[in-house]
Parts: sequence; C-alpha cells; structure tokens
Amino acid sequence: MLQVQFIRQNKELVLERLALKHFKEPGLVEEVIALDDQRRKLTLEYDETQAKVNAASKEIGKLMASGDKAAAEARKEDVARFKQALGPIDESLRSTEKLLQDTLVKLPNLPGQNVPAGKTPEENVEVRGGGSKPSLYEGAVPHWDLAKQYDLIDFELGNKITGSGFPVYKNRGARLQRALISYFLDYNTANGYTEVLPPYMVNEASAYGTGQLPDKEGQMYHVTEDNFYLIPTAEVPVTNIYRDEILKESALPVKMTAYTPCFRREAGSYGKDVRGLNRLHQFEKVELVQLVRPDQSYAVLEEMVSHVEALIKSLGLPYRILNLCGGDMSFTSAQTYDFEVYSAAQDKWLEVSSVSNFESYQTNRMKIRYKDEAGKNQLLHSLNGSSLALPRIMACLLENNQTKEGILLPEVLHRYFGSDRISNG
RNA sequence: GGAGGAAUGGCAGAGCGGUCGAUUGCGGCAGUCUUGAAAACUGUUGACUGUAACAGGUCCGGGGGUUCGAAUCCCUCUUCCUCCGCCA
Repeated sequence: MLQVQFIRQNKELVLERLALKHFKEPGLVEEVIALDDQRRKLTLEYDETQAKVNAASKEIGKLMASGDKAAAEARKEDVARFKQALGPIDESLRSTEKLLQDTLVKLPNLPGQNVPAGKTPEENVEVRGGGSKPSLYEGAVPHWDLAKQYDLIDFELGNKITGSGFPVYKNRGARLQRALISYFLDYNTANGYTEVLPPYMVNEASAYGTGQLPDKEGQMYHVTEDNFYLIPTAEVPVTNIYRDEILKESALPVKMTAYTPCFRREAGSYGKDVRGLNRLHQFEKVELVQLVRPDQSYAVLEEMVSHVEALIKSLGLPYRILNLCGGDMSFTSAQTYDFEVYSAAQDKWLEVSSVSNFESYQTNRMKIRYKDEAGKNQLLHSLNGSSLALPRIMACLLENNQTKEGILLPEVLHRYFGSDRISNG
C-alpha cells in the first residue's frame, strides 16, 4: 500500500498518477488524508491522557512505599477519572485506524515514470521483440492435438481426477516439464539467484502482504478448515520470507528464484482462450523475486527483463516485450513488462512472463526494510517476474517446432530432456 | 491425536506486581593501544509513533482480562520442545 506520509505531501502527484491508471475512486485520496488527520488528533489526545495515568500510577507506587495511604487513594481516584475519559478516545482511535487502513488498501500503486498512457491492452507499447515466426508445414496442428498424438498430456484424465484445468502430463510430456523446470532454475542460479522451495499454501498474513488479500480472494483456492490459501504464484511465499525483517545493506540485493505449482480459480474464464494449456487452474512456474534499494529498482527491472529475454531467446521462440499502459497494469504494480511468445499453430501471442517493479507498495505492507548508512530504516523495493510460466512455453515449443520428423527441441534442453526431439517410433 | 514444558532485544539468557524498555554475556559499531591486524581495555548499540528539537505514547509470541500499576497474575490462540500414539 502507499505511504500516508507520501500521499499527504504529494496529493496532486498522487491524483495525477491514479488518473493514468484509470482509477475509479480518486476521492479516496481525500478520504485517506481526512482520516489521517482524525487519527493524529485522537492519538495526541490518547497519548496525553495515558501519560497522566502513567504518571499518577507511578506516584501511587511511591506514596504506598512511604506509607501515605490517604494521598495514594486520592490519586487512585484521579486515575479512575482519566481512564474514564480514555475509554471513548481509545474506541474512536481504533475505529479510525481501522477505517484508514481499509481505505488505504483500496488505493492501487502509482504508475512509475516510464508507464505509457492508455486504458486497454491494445495500448500497451511494444518495446522490442526477437526471433522469427516459423513457417509450419501443411497440416500442422495446435498443441492439444500434438499432446494427444505424442501422448504427452491427457486433459480428459485430469477432468476425471480433479476437474477441468488440471492436466495430467505423461511420459515425455512429464519429462519435458521437468526438463524445463531444471533448465530455468539452473539458468537463474547461474545468474546469482538463490534457489528456494517454499510452501504451496500460505496463511492470511502472507496473502495480505503481497496484495492478494483483501481484494482478490476469489482468485485463490481457500482451504477453509485451516484458513490457508493455495498460492497463485511463488511470489507470495517467497516475498513473505522477508516480511517484518530489517536487512543490512550488505545483504542487498536479495535475489531469489523458486519453482512452484500455481493454483488459480480463474472464475469466469471459458471458451477458446482456455483451450489446451492456454489457461489452467494448476500450472508450473519458475519465479524470480528481488528486494533492492529504492534507488536501484528501475535499473534492476531492466536487468530482470534482459535476464528473462535471454532465457526465451535460448529457447528459440519468437517473442515480444510489452510495456504495459497505466490502465492494463495490475493493482499493485508500478511498472510491468509482459513477455509474449508466438504460438504458431494457434496464430496467437501468449503471455509467458510478467516482470514488475512494485516499488515500496508490497514492502510497506510487509514492513521489509533495510538500514541505510545513516542508520535509518527504509522500505526496500520489491520486484518479481516469471522465468517462466511452463504451460504456454510448452505449447509454443510443441507447436513451433513440429515437423514431419517430430518435435525438434532447442539445444539447451537436450541435456535436460535426454533427447533432441519428440518423435513417433 | 493424548500428556507435560516453554516463548524476553541480532543471538544466548536474567527478571516472576511499582524505581524494567528491561541485569549480563556474545555479536555489531566507535575509540585507546599497534606500521596494520588480533588480543586487551573504554564507550556505544532494539523497533514503531511523535517533535523544529525535547517531551510524550506503544511494543517482552498474538488477542483479551485482573489491578491505581503487568514482562511478571488469569483466560485464550499460535508456535516450539519432551514423552506416548500414528505415519511418507
């Protein structure tokens, strides 16, 4: 969430930036400031009264020790009076704080300097791209047909075991998944990221920390018995590793990578877009998370983009990088680059990675800080990105590389997959 | 799942109703000494809020209660440890 202090000092800027994000309730900004005024006033009142109680209580202790019972009793009456006044102040202070908090989390992050104007996905700006679209042979088919043809994925079986959106990978399909996970993790750790394997369920505080709660609970699977949430991305457990921590500057930057399955309810999705591997309730993903000093976060954002770009290039897939416009960005992001790869048989661009700088929006919620040279605690900036989401990469690898002799895999995967192709016979 | 025990500052570990935001040790930081380092010695060292700066307020796992006053007493939740049961 945004810092109240910042909102107070930069009201005009905040409103201007919120407009870029096409935020519908700019009135909340004034509300936040008014509530904070109220909060400050009540806090002062509370503190002053509490100070009187504390002072009188101390005095009573001394009077009792010196045996002056009468004076002590008189002071007790004073305390009773102060406390009576304290009750209602405390009550309205609490409700004001709660209301302030509830209002504050309704404000999205502010788009950063480099975010283009625009409202819809069509207005995202293509930064650059690479690779070339393959020309497929006559009779080339989408990945769901290839999956069947080579016995790689069984979608119907997933329906039986769980439901739609939970595919069963089999044989070389399962192996290819494992190969991709290993390759991605190795690539990331070779570039200085520390590998972690986090829990796949998180508690409420963690889901709140990265911003899935309170707004998007409908997108997560909720284990009500224990009040846990299945993670929609590794970002949630991994970023929360540092919740409520104050890091030494020498520990920065924190670079982590994690493979996890991701669970998303995707309520309301249906039709053509969800065919095959395009949109699933459970999918595999390797994620990157960084915690960095505020002055470095935008340079790191570009670094992460290059990192993911090189990974996609190594797979030989045609791709493009989009700088998301204000209206298409997520609630919590300050700037996001989406990576799309071209799925040849579907003739469609599929999003396979989203790299974002959250600035201090998440770290403010999670209280992830570092001690600067002056010894002052400062919020860090958090960033994350996929490297990469597996199903769509797999879809593109299958579709783009299909030949009459089988599916020819990129060289970087040969070692992991144990073969250079998937073929019949 | 059953029975006990515990949770205190970066770590270890005192405190068990007032003078405790907390003894002490280690670690960290600064200084003395040294060509430099180590050792030794001296000083310093939690977070949040608040102020121009003081002052003030809050925090001893979380929440609630008793009391004029709670790290200390009571209730409750969570986590950890020991024993029993079950188990990949």
